[in-house]
Amino acid sequence: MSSDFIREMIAADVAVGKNGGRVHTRFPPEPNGYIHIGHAKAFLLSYGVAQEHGGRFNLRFDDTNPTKEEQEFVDGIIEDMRWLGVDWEDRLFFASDYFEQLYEWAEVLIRAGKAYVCDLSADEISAYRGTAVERGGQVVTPPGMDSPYRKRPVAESLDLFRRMREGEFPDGSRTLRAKIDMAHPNLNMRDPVMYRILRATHHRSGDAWCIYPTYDWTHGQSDAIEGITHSLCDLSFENHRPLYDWFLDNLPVPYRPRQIEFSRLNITHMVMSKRKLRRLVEEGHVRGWDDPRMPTLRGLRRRGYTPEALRAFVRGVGVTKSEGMVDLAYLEHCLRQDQNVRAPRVMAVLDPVRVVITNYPEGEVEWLDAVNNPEDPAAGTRVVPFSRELWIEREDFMEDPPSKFFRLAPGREVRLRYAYYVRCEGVVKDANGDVVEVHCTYDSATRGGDAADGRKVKATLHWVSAPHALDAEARLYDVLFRRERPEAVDEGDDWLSGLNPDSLVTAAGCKLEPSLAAANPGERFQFERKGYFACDPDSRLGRLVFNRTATLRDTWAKVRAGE
RNA sequence: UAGGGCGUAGCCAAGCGGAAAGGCAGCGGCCUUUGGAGCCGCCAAUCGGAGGUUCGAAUCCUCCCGCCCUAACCA
Repeated sequence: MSSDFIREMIAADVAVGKNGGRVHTRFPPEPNGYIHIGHAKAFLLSYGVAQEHGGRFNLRFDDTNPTKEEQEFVDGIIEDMRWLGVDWEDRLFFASDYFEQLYEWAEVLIRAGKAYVCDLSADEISAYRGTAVERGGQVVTPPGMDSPYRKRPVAESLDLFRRMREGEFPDGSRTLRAKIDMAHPNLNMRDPVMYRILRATHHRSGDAWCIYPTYDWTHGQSDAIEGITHSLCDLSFENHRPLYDWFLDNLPVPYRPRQIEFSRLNITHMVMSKRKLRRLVEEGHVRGWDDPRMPTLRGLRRRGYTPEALRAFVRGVGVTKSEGMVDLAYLEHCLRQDQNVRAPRVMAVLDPVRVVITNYPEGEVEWLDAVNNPEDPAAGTRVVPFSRELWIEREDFMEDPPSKFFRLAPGREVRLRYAYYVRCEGVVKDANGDVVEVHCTYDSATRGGDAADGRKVKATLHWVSAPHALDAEARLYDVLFRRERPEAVDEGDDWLSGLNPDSLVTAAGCKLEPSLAAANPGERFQFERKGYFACDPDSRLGRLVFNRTATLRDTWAKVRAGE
């Protein structure tokens, strides 16, 4: 059982009986987009930790900004989390459920002289806060200056705050601010804004409010209301922890959750910020949030990633505070590890070239046994038809092969998987000199793939009987960004300039063995020697579409690349 | 600049004063009816650097260096 610093801290809390030994965690997404694999790291950690202690896990939407949030994303996030096996039972919450309570607590702070209504504009607040400025080539951070409204009498602030709620003032004209310390070295403590006036329809509360609490004012109290014992979040909130604690210290809340921060997940060749993902979608660089090239959970799902593979990946990368960049190869490794033992094998020719077995009787068909998964005998066998005309992979034949190539070539003998040894006797070319047919003879004594005389053959090829083949489209994906770190671009360069123009290659004329006729969207297969594929929802009867989730490891490709 | 954080192999990551786990990638080899899978072997005289404490330091102390975050009425 692998541990990490967060699990150690929580175990230590439990050991000393903190919170009565209770462990209660949560995941607080903002419903302003679909969640990605980085979010999965976060909620799988929180959910996993709760489970390990027989504790509870809440899903709470932090929906405090009505201008960005939508019900569509609430539904999508729920669906994605369930798909990954997370269960919050009946504890689905919304920060907007706490708006009234939050409002009351704001009045508590005002009455205690710890919050005040401020009439400064956004720019003025920023200036008063003491934003860093360059002075004589040096960046200097001046202390903040008190807002002129900071000494506003309690009664006046209270009156103004109530009228803010009543809608007496225009958007952005006033804010409610916590009265903490304008000289505090932590900028978050320089009288942060708690409420802003904002006339926008909220996806849940509708038009009931025209003032909305900020995230900072909402977050810690929401955790406290729910009795969260351990609030796990990413490093960017470390600076906010003193503020959350200050609010909690000054409010009659039932709990003081312990916040622990960890580093976010980064994966090579991927962008992981919602803002950037949104741009990819909105500008049409991908086909949508569920495009199989996206790191979103729905994208990975459509691509063919399994919950098991994703969970193994997240477990495998660990939890620390160091900000690293995980190699995409590790994600693919986890998928292969998972699918190798589970995915049914099937023969599919992605780039077909016709083979004619010249000494095989015309019109004859043999149904040959093929194992469904050599890693899993329980998966059983199926039959595949063999006939005089077949499809093989174009790259499996070379007229003039290099020394390391041991597939089909003139005069060479190879095995057709589960079928026969065949020897290439010649080719037919078109006017351009391209090979359109490979002519072979077969050895009838090698039925099933073994030679009675014990002679060996170096290569085994996959194939599909031409008259029985199903037509299909395969979508072959590559990294969306060429660079390992898409965000690391030169000054003035747009990160989008690093998009890989070949991230999607559509192979239209693929040929599949007939057993695939009944494939349903979402079903996964290993196309032997080619990779793991998942049936896409775009599939139609007689026109299947498959997404390549990942290729198989390919040592021949490596040999070829090295030359 | 201020405040906060991070630095162990190409990447992720154990390590918690008794002397560098593991995984990915890579490289050799074995095996193979997927050039897949599996199996075996190799891959850190040294832990960002320099001092110090100690019989003993990746682990403790000091200073230095590098990188990241915050400086929204976003979350």
